[in-house]
Amino acid sequence: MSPRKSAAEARSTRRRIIDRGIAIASVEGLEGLTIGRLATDLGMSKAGILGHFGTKETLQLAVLEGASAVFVHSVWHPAEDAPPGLPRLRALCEAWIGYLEHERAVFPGGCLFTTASVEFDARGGRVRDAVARLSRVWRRRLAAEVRQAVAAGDLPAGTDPEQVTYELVGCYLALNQELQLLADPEAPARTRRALDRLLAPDAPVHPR
Amino acid sequence: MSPRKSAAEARSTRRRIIDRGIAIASVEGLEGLTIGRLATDLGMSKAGILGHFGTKETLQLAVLEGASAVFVHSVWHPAEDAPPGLPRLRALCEAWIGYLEHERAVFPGGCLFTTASVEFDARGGRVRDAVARLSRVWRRRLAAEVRQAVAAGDLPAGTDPEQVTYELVGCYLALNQELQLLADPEAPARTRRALDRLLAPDAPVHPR
DNA sequence: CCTACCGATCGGTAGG
DNA sequence: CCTACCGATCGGTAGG
Repeated sequence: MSPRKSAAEARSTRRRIIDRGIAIASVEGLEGLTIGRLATDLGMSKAGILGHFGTKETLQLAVLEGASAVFVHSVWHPAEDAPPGLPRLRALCEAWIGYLEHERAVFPGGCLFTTASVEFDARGGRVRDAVARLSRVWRRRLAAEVRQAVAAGDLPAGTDPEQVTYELVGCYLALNQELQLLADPEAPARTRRALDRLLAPDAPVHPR
Repeated sequence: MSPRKSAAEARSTRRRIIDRGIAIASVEGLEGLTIGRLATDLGMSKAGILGHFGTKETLQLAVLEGASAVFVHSVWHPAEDAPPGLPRLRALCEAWIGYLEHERAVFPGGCLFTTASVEFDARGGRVRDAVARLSRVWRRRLAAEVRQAVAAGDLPAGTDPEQVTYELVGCYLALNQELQLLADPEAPARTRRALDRLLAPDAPVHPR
């Protein structure tokens, strides 16, 4: 029999499950993430996995939360020290490119939020709600940075922050697709050119 | 026992399977499309479904081909009579918005190509290859239209057609996400504003 | 954290 | 096009 572990050991096991779950879900999706696959990969029993989460849905939410922490660490943190306004917005965007281009060890199948967004966008439930919420939080953060850049005079007055955010999100969805599906090495350069146009001091205002 | 059907009846059944398969796969993905679900929905046996395709992979490829026909009908055809160059490109883009916004009866879960792209981008196999091929065909078509618009003087000389195509694709990936995941009614208007900027006679050239 | 098990469903086949 | 079936796997539970 295997004895009950200490709280610290349990936390460490939980972390291992989540890290592995992120990698699997990045490739197979959050529905394609199965408890049996996790158990095999980690050399555990299915009941051992499930004991940490109770249900698959709770596991999916924990994996999503873990991926969110990775995103914050890879994209938000590196830009935190940049001056507010356009410099910080550009630092954020550059870190975002690196996240999609280089975080293959964590996300072998590409950005988990993109995968989960498409996977759950036509369903109900707590996972879908969590994906939508994370998406809105990130968009709000981007729009706030754009607003600061406008206030600082780094972007033209009259710029629509939601419009710029929408176009930024599109750029990165396209980048993810070109990297993952088409394996196009030109993709990051194209993203940077789009950013140069979108985040330029003389960018045309979007008329409403 | 149920007698063998005529070739015409078999074709009609095959069509029904594919149409239903497109609707299911749009919501559940091409992997989430199961033979049992199709059988229940259509009042057939699983063997009856499988008899038309042999394997699930062949069914997935047939569903993808059917969705491609819908896309061609909804987006390519309406623009075919527009004059080459910018007018046709804009007609294509407008039909593309309508396709994402209104084809809910055919694709209740949103664009099947977006779903399949993310679902298979980290796998191998014939389905992934087919998705990537369709994606490249559409990008080439868009780039060719941009090139014609430049040749006609409707877009600035020096415009990079692949760059514009990349940004167009991004716009529509973002539109699909805002419609499906975020249910944002402003999304089509935002897409049109992005197009106005991207496909304007005085759009800034993308430096390489 | 394990073993041992549950009913449901998966893709697919045999045979008609 | 059907019934009847196959082994594998799904999420989850009982009990320790």
